[in-house]
Amino acid sequence: MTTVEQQGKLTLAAIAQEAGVSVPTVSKVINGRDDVAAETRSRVMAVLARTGYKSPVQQRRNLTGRQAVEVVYDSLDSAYSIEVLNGILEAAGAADIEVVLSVTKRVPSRLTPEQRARRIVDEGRCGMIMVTSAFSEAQLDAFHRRGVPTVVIDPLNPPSGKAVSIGATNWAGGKDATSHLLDLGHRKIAYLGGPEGVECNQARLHGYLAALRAGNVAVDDRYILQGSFKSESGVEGMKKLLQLKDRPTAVFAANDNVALGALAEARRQNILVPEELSVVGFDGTYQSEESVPALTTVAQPLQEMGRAALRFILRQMRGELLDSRRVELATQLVVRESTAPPPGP
Amino acid sequence: MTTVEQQGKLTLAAIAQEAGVSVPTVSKVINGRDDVAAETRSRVMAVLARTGYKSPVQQRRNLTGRQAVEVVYDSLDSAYSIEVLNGILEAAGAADIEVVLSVTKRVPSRLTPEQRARRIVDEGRCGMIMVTSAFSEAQLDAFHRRGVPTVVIDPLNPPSGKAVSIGATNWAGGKDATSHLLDLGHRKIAYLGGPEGVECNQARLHGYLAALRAGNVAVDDRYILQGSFKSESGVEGMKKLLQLKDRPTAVFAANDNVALGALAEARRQNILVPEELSVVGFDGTYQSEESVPALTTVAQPLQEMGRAALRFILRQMRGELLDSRRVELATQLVVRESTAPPPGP
DNA sequence: CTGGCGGATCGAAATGTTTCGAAACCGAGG
DNA sequence: CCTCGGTTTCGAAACATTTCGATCCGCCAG
Repeated sequence: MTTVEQQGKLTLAAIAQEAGVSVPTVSKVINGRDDVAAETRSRVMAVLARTGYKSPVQQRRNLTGRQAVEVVYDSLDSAYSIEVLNGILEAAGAADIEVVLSVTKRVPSRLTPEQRARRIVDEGRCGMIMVTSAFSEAQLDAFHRRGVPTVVIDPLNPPSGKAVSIGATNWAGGKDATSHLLDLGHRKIAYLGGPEGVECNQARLHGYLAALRAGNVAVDDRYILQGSFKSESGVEGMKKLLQLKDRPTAVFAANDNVALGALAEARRQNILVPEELSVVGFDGTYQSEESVPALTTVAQPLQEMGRAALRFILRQMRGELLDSRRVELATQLVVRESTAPPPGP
Repeated sequence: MTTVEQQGKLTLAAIAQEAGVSVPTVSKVINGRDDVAAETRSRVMAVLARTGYKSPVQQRRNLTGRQAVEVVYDSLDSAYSIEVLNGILEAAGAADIEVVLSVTKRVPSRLTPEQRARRIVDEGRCGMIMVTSAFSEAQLDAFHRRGVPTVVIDPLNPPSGKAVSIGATNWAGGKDATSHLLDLGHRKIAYLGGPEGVECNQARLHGYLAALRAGNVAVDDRYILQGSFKSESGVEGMKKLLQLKDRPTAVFAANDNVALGALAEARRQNILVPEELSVVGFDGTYQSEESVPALTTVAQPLQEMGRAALRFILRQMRGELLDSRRVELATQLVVRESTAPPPGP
């Protein structure tokens, strides 16, 4: 009976004979044409499944892995974004997976989450990476339901169980940065925060608070400002801090952009960094290295986060179980020129 | 003689007969296989070009729904890159076209240009944008032959006739920057250049030279340095310039990164900008705005260049004729805080 | 009942693509 | 000069895909 298995060659013709149809019909079934009766289609599919036939295209797909991940950014406007993106691109290149990039802020998508998920599946994407985006439960649900592995990097809202979430040890990083300043002798340390609701910003703030508590330094609410992750926010924040009667001697900024803004404003007001004021940033982008003075900062393994995101997608594709739905990569304090002991009284 | 034109059908067989080869050979030429002799290949290509043969894949490409452009960067590591990318993304979003991004430097592609072109056609890409990349004639040839519209932005090597090339008025921009410094009274103006062989760098240099000539200022070879487009290059260049007995009073840097490097080094050596030294950059990235002092720079319409690239792809897809193979968008001198008249003697 | 219409289904034939082996060619020894 | 192994080039044949027309079937009007 099983004529197909007997002869070695596995061709459309063999399948066709087995299923009792013509070669073109088998081809149509494989290529998903709709001019095949349901009954015929299922008969052919049964034979295909039994024999394990792979069309040349499918065979090549396994070789070249012409798959793609969808990468969605909220906006693409900082060194942070690029570094993460470079990590993703590197890992994707190594795995021979294509990267389809889109940004939601500039071009608000007209699609509902469902439509979007639908489309992503249709286009044959094997996964989805969302970077610093706000996303709804509905969106994650849609991907989850359709079996599209999803990873979020530094999500704006708290991570949900539906997707794997990747971040850095923001709390520990905030604590390290603040401890560093305390160790130098600072007691009046300000926090120049990012957007209030954002998860990673809160973690950094709480790391800062924890360090102060551990160092027995009272928290001064006037020293804690919220803003955005942009450099203007650092400029604005710095202006406010410098108007205080009791100026802080050190500033821990929520990220490098804000820190650079703070640095710029200090400079404008002829305040010497680090002699009169210490500044610590967060992110460890290349900008922190190139500034004058070079910025002491809490480096996140940004590229590694991108690479990790892609690796998680691959693992989920292979059906491996994940150890955890939330991964935090270690930050590291990099001491450069922008921090020093506080000025004498 | 021209048997092909006589009969209406335009098939591989007809082409093959016309060119005096077999059908498979024609197929191989179209698909860029390498087992075809150069002489044979060109003969077949001549017939293909003359008859205007379009493979079924090419014919179908215009019809299929969701389209994508392939965007290739040499590397993605500067504000310049992001701004151009944002322009592309914006235009792509508006036209409902996907962006497939890849960088060549980090992950050297294992594919030959032909394979790459092949894949791009297979995946249904409707076009290709190369940004600040070095590319070979072979690559452009491969895309050209397969009818994939190709646009290069700020190519490293001189543009070829095979692709549309987009850039800025680098020469005019270099001239404007230098004239601005001359107008302020500077006579000792240095050029802190980028990589020597790169087209746009040369154009800026020649704009600089032209302005000096027009201002009757002798060119001093010690004031002209070459390097890279990175900020370290600005640091290094600045060190050299400041060691000269006869220091320049102004520096025109090949791009903002270099200018920021120069600014940083000046700062380290306690040289006041702009009081003692004027600095002009090129690009007009957001970094130039945020630096202290804010950088006078020649702004390129970076986002517009990205948008224009995508528009060109769309036009070529629609089969419209292009006015020109080379487009230069206007630059604009943005005067900020880093330039001032030279110090008195 | 008959004929005509239309959509669904399928395969013959046309067309394009890939594999594989034959022929031609090449260069280094003998 | 020939020989021998390797490479390049090409097309026959095998294979896959697409087009297009044939066939079948149900439906409806006459």
